[in-house]
Amino acid sequence: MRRNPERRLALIDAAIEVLAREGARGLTFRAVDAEAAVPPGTASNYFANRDDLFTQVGGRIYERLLPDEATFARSREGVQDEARYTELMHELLARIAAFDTGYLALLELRLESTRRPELRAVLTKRIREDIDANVGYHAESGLPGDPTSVVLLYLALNWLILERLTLPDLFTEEEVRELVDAAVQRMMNPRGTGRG
Amino acid sequence: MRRNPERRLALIDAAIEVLAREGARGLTFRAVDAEAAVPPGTASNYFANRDDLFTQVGGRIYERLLPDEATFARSREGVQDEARYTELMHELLARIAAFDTGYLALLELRLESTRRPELRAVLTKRIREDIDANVGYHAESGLPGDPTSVVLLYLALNWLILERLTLPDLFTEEEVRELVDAAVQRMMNPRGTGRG
DNA sequence: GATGTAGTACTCTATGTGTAGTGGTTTGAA
DNA sequence: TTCAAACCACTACACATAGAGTACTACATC
Repeated sequence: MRRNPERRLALIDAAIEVLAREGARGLTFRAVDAEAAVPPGTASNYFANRDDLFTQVGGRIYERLLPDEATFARSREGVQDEARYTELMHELLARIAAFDTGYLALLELRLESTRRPELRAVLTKRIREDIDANVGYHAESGLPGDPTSVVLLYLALNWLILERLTLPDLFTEEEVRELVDAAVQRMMNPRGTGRG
Repeated sequence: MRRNPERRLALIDAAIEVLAREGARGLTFRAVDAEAAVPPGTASNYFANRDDLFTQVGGRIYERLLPDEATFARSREGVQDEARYTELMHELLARIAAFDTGYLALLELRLESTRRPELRAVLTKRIREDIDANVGYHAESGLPGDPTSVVLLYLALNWLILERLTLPDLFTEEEVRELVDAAVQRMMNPRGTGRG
């Protein structure tokens, strides 16, 4: 097992591209070698087996998907109102569109996790943290809406992104924009927050 | 190319199981043969190539996923109010949980459709029809909420189902139930339906 | 020159495709 | 009732491909 960390990271990032392009079953050592433009056999030397490769990719993918510190800090600035929140959600969609292979790879990982308990544990932990963080930031921001609002928004936007990536002709760009606006507005402003 | 329709259907349904279990890249003629318990080579004789197989599965999957006529008729009965609507959504989730391989197969097909234009066209058409039908039924029912409500609910519930199938430990059963309740309530009752 | 990694080369194995060929069954007409 | 054509299930095989794993050489660094 070789230990060069740059090379390992390059292999993992190559694996993300392979995942998005070829699907989970297409994520082989040889495909990673080819994608990373390293000699055949290299990935074999860096990961104990395919399960290990999947798990390491699962640990990495979220780092690439989340905004970097600068972007994140910028999103905390300015007036914290609904219009600003809506704007941030549009930015979120744009950011993901710019790294669509990452999002597709995450979807492949999710499906693969039905077969790999270790991978499932990694993903569950990461996504749980992400949701909790979003709920926390929202609470701090003083915006209207409760934790349920944030989770519902998370659900709706995720599927909207999935639609756009897998079936781009289903909704027009205009419809997507309107759906994002409506999602923020309606999730954040429940008529009555208690049970009806 | 052989034409026995029962056998073809059995092969397609076997393909759905294979898709859910092995993923899109694992959907090979041989795997279908094995799943359908027919001799190797049979699927080769029923489908021109893998692309054809994917397309035919894409045409079939929605028939298996949608409720049958009886269930559908029953859902139209009774009081058409928000409580009833919420109940229907819980039933929807239960129905999908009982045929989770079908839903997983559809997800695999969606991801595969990024590589197969024909399949993408089939899925886009089917899903477009499904959304339009839901919007239509909702309009007829006289329930509060507009087409956007229905689409937002569709988005949120789909991702919730995906979470439950791929990462079952992310939300507890109780949380899922509350999210369904909240989703129906908040989507259907926007504070102000107009902009701003 | 000791250590660790890059890169090469090779074997072994598994898997899948496509198709030719065989035998059985059904159908319909004489 | 018989026979032949058509169709289909099933078997078998030839061919191709791809991937895993590993041993080995070459190189760089300290």
